[in-house]
Amino acid sequence: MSFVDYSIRVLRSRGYKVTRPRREVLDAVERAMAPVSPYDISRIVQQRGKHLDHVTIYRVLGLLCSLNLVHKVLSRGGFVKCDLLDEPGCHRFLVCRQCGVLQEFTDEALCYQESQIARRMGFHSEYHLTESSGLCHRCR
Amino acid sequence: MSFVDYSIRVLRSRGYKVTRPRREVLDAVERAMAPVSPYDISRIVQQRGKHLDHVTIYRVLGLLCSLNLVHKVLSRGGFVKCDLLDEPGCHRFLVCRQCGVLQEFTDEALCYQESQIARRMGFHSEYHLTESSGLCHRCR
DNA sequence: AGGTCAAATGCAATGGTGTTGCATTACGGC
DNA sequence: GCCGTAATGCAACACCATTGCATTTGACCT
Repeated sequence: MSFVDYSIRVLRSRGYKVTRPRREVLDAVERAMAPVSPYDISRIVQQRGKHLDHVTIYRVLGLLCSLNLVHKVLSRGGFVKCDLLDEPGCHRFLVCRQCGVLQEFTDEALCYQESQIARRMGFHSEYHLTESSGLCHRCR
Repeated sequence: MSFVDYSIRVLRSRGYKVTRPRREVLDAVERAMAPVSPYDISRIVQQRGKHLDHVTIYRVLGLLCSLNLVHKVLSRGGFVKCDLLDEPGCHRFLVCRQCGVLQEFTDEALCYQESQIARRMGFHSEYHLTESSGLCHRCR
C-alpha cells in the first residue's frame, strides 16, 4: 500500500476527515526525496495549478506529525514521510549535506545503548533523534 | 580554564578581536544551564543594564559555532556552550523536555556503529547529531 | 600613550516563518 | 441530497533571521 493510501486509512480510522488539502500535502510529501518545508509544499501545489493557504499546510503537517505519518527534519526545517511506521521512539536520518536527500533507518542496539548511557547520567530518555550529515551515494 | 577564557584564547589565536559584545555573549552562554536563543541573550544582557543589537548576537553566535565553541540545539532553537571541545564530528545531547536542561556526552562506539550503518546504506557520514528527549533527574 | 585602519558593531529596513481568531466551506453520516 | 461539525481560507499579527551601510572600536605599530 502506498504512503498516501496508508495515511488516508489512518486518518479515517482516527475519525479525521480526508480532505483535498490533506491529500495534496500527503502527495507532495510522498513524492519528495528531500525534506519539504510548508512553503515548499505551497509552491508545489501552485505548480499544479491549485492553491492551499499556508496556514492550512501548517495545520495538516502538525496533524500528520502527531499521527507519526511524517517527521520534521530539524536540521533542514522540512518534513518527510515516515518510512518506519512501527518505531515510534527512535528516529535516525542520514541527510546529504549537498542535495538534501534523506534516508531513514533505525537500530535497536543503538537505541538501547543510548538509553543506558542516559540512565547512567541520571536521565530518563524517551525519544532519540539522530540526524547524520554527510554525502549520499550520488553526490560523492 | 573557564569556558569564557578558553574561548577568548581561541578567538585571539585565530585573529578575531575580543570585543565587549563577544564577551557578553560568551558570558551569557557560559552561565546558561539550558539552551539560550539570540533573543534570550538580548534580554539577559539588558537585565545587566547593557545593550546588544540582536544582529550582533546572531553574528557572534555564528562565529562561535564556526569555531566549535557553541552548538545550536535544533530541538530547542537555542545555543549552548560546547563541553567536549575535542570531539568535533559527533555531538549528543540529553535535553529535558520539561525544564530544558541539557547535558552533552559522546560515545566513540556509538559513533563508529552509526558510521558503519551509514556506509552500508551508501552514505558517507561526516557529522552525527543526536538529541535525546526525556526527563532529567530533578524533573522526575 | 596615541594614531591608524580594518574588523566589528549598531541601525534601519526587509523578508521569511509560524500563530491566532473568525467567517466560510465542504466532508461524512444520515 | 441535507445537515452539523470539522476543516479551511483569510486577515492580521508576532517572532525570527538576514542584508547593506554608516559608525565605532580593538589590535597593532611607532
